[in-house]
Amino acid sequence: MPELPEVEVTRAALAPTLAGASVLLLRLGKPLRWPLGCPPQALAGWRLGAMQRRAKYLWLPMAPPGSADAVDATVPGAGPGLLWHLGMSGALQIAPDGPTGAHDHVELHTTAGLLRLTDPRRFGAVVWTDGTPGGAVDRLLAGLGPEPFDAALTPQRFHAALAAKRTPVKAALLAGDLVVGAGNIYACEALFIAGIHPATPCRRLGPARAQRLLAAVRQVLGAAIAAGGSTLRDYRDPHGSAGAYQAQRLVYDREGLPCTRCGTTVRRRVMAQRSTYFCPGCQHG
DNA sequence: AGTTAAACCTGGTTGC
DNA sequence: TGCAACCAGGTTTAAC
Repeated sequence: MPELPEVEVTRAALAPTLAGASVLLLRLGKPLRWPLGCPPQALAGWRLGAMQRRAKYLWLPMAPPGSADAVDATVPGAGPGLLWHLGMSGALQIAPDGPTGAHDHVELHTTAGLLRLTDPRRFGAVVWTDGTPGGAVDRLLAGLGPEPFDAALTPQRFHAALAAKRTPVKAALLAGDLVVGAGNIYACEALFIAGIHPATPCRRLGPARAQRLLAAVRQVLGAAIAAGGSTLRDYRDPHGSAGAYQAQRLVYDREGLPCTRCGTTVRRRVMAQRSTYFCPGCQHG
């Protein structure tokens, strides 16, 4: 479900609320994708810093009870904290006090309110680390590609990364090796905007098309963040609102409809195990 | 080494 | 109406 834009919208809404608060109680429901990694009661009294994002992960830096100093905004995984992932159907909300729902599998009671992770499919996770290198959090963060809005990711570097791969470009985008953040919706959209056929082998993309693809990824992710993300089904921002970007989709879920650019019928093909929507008329291999 | 399938889980929609 | 089959925003792990 949530791709980078939805995760970023969630982060932006939660960070100001949670920063400076303290943990009162952590309650777990049904098991999620990965175990928490510590006894939930061990987190009582820990203080929270400003939530950050890396790829589709959220990082909540924490500090032990005691000191009154502000919690350092550590690089994700570098100090103590909780790493969150929304999986396919997860949403985080600061909930008003109310009954725990059937799909509320993590409830972090804090001095700033109750943070709930609602995740029907339970592909999401919350993982604790004390900051010791080599743990579960480190392993999850290791090997992630560059952030899409990192200035260090130049068109030249992006092209060089493409040139080293022979997989279909759609699969490479989903894998996050070239750039993180684009999931199935935004990978389809970015390839459409760039006019590139999703089955094109990465190495076939020259400097000009590489530059166009990187710009398209940035454009679609940026526009989706500005629109509050996409809500196909489950996604809600921390205020409970749905995203609006799905109304701006150009190809995703438009199988059989005319291409918004050239009128050719949009097709759907399963690639990298995911439904891939593209226009055979104006996306070239 | 690099690419592809299977697995995790629930619920909504589609088709017979 | 009932039920089976298929589909869904992600990522790890095991298998060719």
